[in-house]
Amino acid sequence: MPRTTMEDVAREAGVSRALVSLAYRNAFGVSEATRRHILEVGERLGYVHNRVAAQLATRGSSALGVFLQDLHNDLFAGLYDGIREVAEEHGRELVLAIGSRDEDRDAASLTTLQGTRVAAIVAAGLRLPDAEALTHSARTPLVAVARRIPGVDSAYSDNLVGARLATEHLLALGHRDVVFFANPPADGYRDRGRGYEAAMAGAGLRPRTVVTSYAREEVAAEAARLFDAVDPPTAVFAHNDQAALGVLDLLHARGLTPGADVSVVGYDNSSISSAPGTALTTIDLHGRDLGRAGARMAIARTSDPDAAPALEVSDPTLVVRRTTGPPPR
Amino acid sequence: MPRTTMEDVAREAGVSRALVSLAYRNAFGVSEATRRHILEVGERLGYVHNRVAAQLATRGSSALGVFLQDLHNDLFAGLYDGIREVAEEHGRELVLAIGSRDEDRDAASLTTLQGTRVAAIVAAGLRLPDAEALTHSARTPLVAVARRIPGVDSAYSDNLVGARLATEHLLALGHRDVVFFANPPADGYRDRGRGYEAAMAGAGLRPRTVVTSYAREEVAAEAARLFDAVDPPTAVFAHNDQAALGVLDLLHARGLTPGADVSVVGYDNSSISSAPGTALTTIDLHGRDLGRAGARMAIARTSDPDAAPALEVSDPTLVVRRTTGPPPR
DNA sequence: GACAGAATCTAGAGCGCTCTAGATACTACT
DNA sequence: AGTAGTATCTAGAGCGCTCTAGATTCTGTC
Repeated sequence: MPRTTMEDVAREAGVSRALVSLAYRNAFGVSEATRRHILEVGERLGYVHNRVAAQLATRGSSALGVFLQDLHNDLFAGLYDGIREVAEEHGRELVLAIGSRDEDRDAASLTTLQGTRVAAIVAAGLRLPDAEALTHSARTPLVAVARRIPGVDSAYSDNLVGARLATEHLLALGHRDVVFFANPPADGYRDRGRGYEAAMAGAGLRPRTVVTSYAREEVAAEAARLFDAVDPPTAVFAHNDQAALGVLDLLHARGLTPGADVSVVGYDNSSISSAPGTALTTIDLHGRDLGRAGARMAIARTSDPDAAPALEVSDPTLVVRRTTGPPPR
Repeated sequence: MPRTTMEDVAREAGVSRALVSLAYRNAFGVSEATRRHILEVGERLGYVHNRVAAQLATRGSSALGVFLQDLHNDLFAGLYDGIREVAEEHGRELVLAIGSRDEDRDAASLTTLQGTRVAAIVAAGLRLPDAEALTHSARTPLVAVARRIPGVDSAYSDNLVGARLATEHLLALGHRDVVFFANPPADGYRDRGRGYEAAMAGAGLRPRTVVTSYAREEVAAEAARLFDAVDPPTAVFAHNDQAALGVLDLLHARGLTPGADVSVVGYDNSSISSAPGTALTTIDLHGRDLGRAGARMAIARTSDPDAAPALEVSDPTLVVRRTTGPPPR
């Protein structure tokens, strides 16, 4: 079917195409009466303003691209909230790309966003190697959120501080044997392990690390191995909430009470950690604020492409719920 | 900065613009050697294929628009998984729009998607009135997912069946006084209440409905009022998991044990309902399958715009966890 | 070596808009 | 009435691509 174009509206309304264009962008220089008339004719003809053509004519848009790694993790929902708020305050549209299971496709997602000629990209949870991210940022300004990429604008929460906070909370409760459940090794997410090790070393204790997968079931299996061994720990610090849930699953299965028999701390303060009956002690990295910072940096970057890479670091906070308590005697 | 265009690549590679175009779309009719050469020159010049211009030239894309109501509700993450799977199988790209708090903006989101000239829109959790949705579907094919809109392609789960399943589960356990926590009245989401009422009537029992808000805290407050009254029920069926969590929050605060003192059933089987310690009995509407069905219908619609509106109804299933049990004596 | 047919490549129009530069209509003055 | 100044409107070029139709080169065959 032949789509209604601006030309059609112009002809029907008895004005020039340029004027219709102005009317639809409610720009100055169109009398109120004419604007109303034009919009009404447009409505009648079922005209929808074609942003593809508009973008081509303006050589790229002012929109921001947003990359979110995983919709199942509601940390990203929080980050998105922040990004959207700032975008709205500045009248910027958003174009989204979602990461897939396959991390290698993150690069393709970025290229797609660049292909839509967004002004800048805010990427939350990008799994690309630093160097590759840097290459991409040369084409379209890139802001890394919730991760630090050297040479690229980054808004992140200090994982060193968070991990320390979590570990020291457990130590203060009297735990001596705290095991860290680490994520699979990947760029940019090592600081949680380092913070844990620093805190343990500071207390003169020997760190113990278990490397786990991302899947909750597999984490539970790891935990089973750990708690069936001769020297089960009294506390576990997990690199994120999802992993902590895996540990809790195992404790439940074993009939152990979190916070009494074994203490568990997660990381992210995702909504699931506040579930009644779960009440996971965790680290909140204030996703919404992080998102806001990232969007602000992206917008700043569009007006000053050559400024030095900016950095915004924030401190996470400890959220104490019911999965932590003194060790049993 | 002047962007690198296809023209630039063509000149540098010593070929025509048209050939570069063919190479970038890896179409037939380009020799392997030339294609490689062109792509390599493009890479060197930092060229990114401009899909905006490409789309204009092809008069609209084959991409599917996707509307998701709320990123914080991981039901939508499941729907999206299904949509994406099918889109990938058919080589379709996706353009996303996310609903905002303000439901009135759903219409604007649809218009934006239409403006990008997607081939069709898959809308999950649209809050628009039926009539308005119908108007939109006249401009760009629309598929409603997880909701039924008369006259519009719809892929949905039968809420009547689900609500019946939930209620009958409670009745089978021996409950006589089951209260329904309804969502705020809105188009298209009434069947859960109807299913509940039907099941109660079938057992010769009087239905009791409490209308609640969407916020978990407010639901908890409603629940407080209910359980502080003279005749607290022995079971609650909530219109969705979020509301069920509100009820569980209140039970926790009152020191009541879900599944023993009071039974609770939710709806959606969102990930939070499986949290250890929460273990909410709920209704699973198989979001991924629903998403798949929606995407399939959208693609079918693009090849046959004038077929009668299609309908795909699936039956939800009951997931029994630990918040339901026989009533206390 | 000539020729048909396939493989590979190119010129140029056109997608639907925005933008620049300028035309025209309308005021309010002198 | 004449004119400057403002408000409103228009013509036409151009954004960077794809597509159609046709040109050119490369095969293999007799």
